[in-house]
Amino acid sequence: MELLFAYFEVKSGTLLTDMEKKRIASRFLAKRLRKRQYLLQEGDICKYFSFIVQGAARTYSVDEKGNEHILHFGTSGWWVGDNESFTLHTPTRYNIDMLGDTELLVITESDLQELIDTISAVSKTIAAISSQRVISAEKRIHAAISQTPEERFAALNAAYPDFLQKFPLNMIASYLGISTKTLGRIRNNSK
Amino acid sequence: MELLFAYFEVKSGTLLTDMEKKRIASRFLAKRLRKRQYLLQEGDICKYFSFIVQGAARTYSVDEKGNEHILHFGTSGWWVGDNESFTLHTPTRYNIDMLGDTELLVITESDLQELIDTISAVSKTIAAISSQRVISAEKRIHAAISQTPEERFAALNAAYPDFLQKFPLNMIASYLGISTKTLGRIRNNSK
DNA sequence: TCCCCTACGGGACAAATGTCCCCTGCCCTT
DNA sequence: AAGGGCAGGGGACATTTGTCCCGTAGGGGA
Repeated sequence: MELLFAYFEVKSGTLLTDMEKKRIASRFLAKRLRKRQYLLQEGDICKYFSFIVQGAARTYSVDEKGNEHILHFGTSGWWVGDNESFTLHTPTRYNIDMLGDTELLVITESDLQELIDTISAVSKTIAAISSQRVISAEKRIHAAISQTPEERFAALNAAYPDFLQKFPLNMIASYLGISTKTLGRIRNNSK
Repeated sequence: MELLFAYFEVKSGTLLTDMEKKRIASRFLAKRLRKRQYLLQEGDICKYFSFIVQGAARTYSVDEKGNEHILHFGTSGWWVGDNESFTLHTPTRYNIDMLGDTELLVITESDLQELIDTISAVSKTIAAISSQRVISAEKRIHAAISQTPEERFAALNAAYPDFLQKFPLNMIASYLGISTKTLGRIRNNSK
């Protein structure tokens, strides 16, 4: 829980009072999931957004051929959940599962909304995250339409060098939207 | 200006008072640009976000080889601008130019922030847009990493059937991240 | 301890996509 | 009215990417 407090304080640029911390703590629920357990499955409504305290998760879809496509990775200090399902209450197309034993802090939409409405550090944080999300999503769209797989891989390494250590190559390939074969060729060329 | 008022009212689900309309009107600046004129050029800081009253625009980058990559189209009732440059005050990588004679309503970040802080319809609208933006950006990322060009084209047609009439095929191809050749082949197959 | 599953890489081939020509017709400008 | 530029499409070919085999090594679970 301390990590979450620190997160709100850093992102908002303000300090939380003890009272606010108590209120935040009362709205989040600690959850532990083991490797390969699911936080969300295709068809579910995403009722919770989750802050990763420790561990790692992936958000992915499965197509008709059974291929998995990873939309997001999440590690300590990141949020996971399907925005669309969470805000519109529609069934999700995605699955979220854990890549290792993971500790989460989960919250419902109404509880989150209440914290946003009453704690300025929370509302500032959410606004900041939301803006960041748009910016990074647009960067990724731009990368997808304008860069070669090789350039996208290089950019990923530059932005998140730890991903290569943390996640297996087949997942990296899936995240980049390429086959493991192409990723393998890229890695051969660059060494 | 009426279109903008209606836009805020619909998106926020609330009505604007005459006073609020006046305040909004005083912060936006009407701007007319003719076909091929630029609203933003690579290297500029994006000082204004613009609401398109009438006309059409595109946001695109130019790579080392001189190829253009269209990140966004905008038509009547849409916003154009580079989020990253606008919020972080960094030089933009994008160009925005008009695809026909266009009427815009432009606003600076500080003026927009003031309207957000003082008019609840505006703040609700911006929050709603922001959420929508994230959702649609994630859909587009998902499409890019999980679908074939053919599927992406079909999805684009389903979502924005008017794009095909409104924009030339080379721009559609650029938006989809494929060559005009591939787009041509797709269109031949589907008829 | 053993076994199985998974990650990872290689080779051969197929399929998809891009590039570079060409040509045509149309619109806009002069 | 004429000319220039651009959208669009076709053919031939190169390149990239994916698919389907295969094998190996290592780690986790029974």
